[in-house]
Formats: sequence, structure tokens, C-alpha cells
Amino acid sequence: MIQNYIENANFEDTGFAYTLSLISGKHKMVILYCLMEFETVRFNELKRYLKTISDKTLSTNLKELEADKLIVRTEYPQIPPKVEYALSERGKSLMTVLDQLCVWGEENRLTE
Amino acid sequence: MIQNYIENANFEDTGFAYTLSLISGKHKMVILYCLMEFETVRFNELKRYLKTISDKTLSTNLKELEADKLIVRTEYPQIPPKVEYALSERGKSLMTVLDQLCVWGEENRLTE
DNA sequence: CCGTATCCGCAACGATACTG
DNA sequence: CAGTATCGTTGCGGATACGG
Repeated sequence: MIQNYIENANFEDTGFAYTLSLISGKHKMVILYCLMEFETVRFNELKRYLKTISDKTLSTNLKELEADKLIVRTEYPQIPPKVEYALSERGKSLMTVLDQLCVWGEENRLTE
Repeated sequence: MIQNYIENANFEDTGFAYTLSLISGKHKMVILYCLMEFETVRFNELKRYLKTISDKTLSTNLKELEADKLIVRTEYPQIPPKVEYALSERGKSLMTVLDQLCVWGEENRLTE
């Protein structure tokens, strides 16, 4: 629970801050959503979905997501190279939680 | 649901992106947590809980949270001034969702 | 006490060129 | 195709000083 953390004034060590650190950044969640929708996606394919992301940023984000065990990278040793990205089980479990944020946002959007 | 958004390649308009925009930034969620824990908090009090936040950043964040209707600002016209911040009902409903991110983070933290 | 005004550093992101 | 290397840009947040 959240309350415990405030007393310790130790927010950086909360599960919450940890979860957010995994998905922070401009593109990470869009990447995760693409992987959830299409299950298995290649590098350039992903790049097209994200429209404006640069090679460098996509590459960095994928590495971080992989290091955090949210996605799985599968490399096929062939020419030209082929690499596929997919959600891990851990990644899928996170998506179920994130989806609730999505629902909240839909139901609580301010009509301006 | 999330899936609908990907096809439209319209992530910016998702409820999810919207929710995140409300709580993005380094301190916003810590602020929300403090308000959840203490219910009613004053400016300098909040500043002490957050340890390192600057006046400017705290002020900006509070204004944005208020504009997004997540918190309520109450001003007492007296000298010296007294201002109290508290979660709105909308803010409280968001916290119940955020708490699940917290739980996920606790249960899924990688042991390195 | 509760902020605003100003300046500035830094990390994230983008653009482009290039490689196995 | 799937990246790496390099350089440039930008926006968030910090530090400090000041005001009602």
C-alpha cells in the first residue's frame, strides 16, 4: 500500500516509483501497446507505427525494456538480419494494470 | 480498451496517454500521495515532505494538478496567508488506480 | 507564509550519416 | 534490415532572489 511510503519519505523506493520508471519516457508505452496489439513486431515495423521516433531513441528504449524484462528480443541469424520483439509474461502482466489507467482516462476525461 | 487506439495510430488521444499526462513529471505523484496520506496540507509543509523540490516547481505542479481537477486549493484570506491543498473526489478515484501500479511494482520488482 | 521572476544546467530526444 | 555514431536541440527542473 501507498501509505507506508510517505512516513519514510522514501518515495524513490516505492513499488509505484519503480513501476513508473519502467514506462517513463515519451515512447515506451506506445511500444508496449504495439507489442500487445501485434504480438510480434520487427524493428522497422515498430518504427512505422511510432511515426516520429528516431532510430537511436527506439533502439535505446528497446534495450531498456529488454533489460527490465518487459519484452523479449529474438534474433534470427540470417542476411538480411531479422529481429523480433514481443511482450514477456511479465510485460503482459504489467499491461493488464496499465489498461486500467486507460479506462480511468476514458471515463474521467474532462470535457473542456 | 487499449487495442482500439493502435489501429488509428492515435495514441496521443488515448485515455491512457491522457491519464499519464496528468501525473507525469518528477513530483506530481508524490504530491498526490502526500495529500492522500495527510488529507490537507499547506504549501511549505508539502515542500518539506518532498525534500528537494523547488518553490517554482512545486508551485507549477500544484497549479497543473488543480487545473486538472485532481486537487482542491483553499485559500484563507488572512495575514500571514494560509493555503490548504487536498485531493478532490476525482483525485481520490485516480489514486485507487495508481495504487494498483504500486502493488504491481512491489510484486514484480526484479531482484538483482 | 505563499508564492513569482529570472537564469541556467542537464538529460532526453531528434536528425542525419554510416555499417555489417 | 537493424542498428551505431555523432551532433544539435529542447524542455523540465533546480537555484536564487525578490514581492504581497
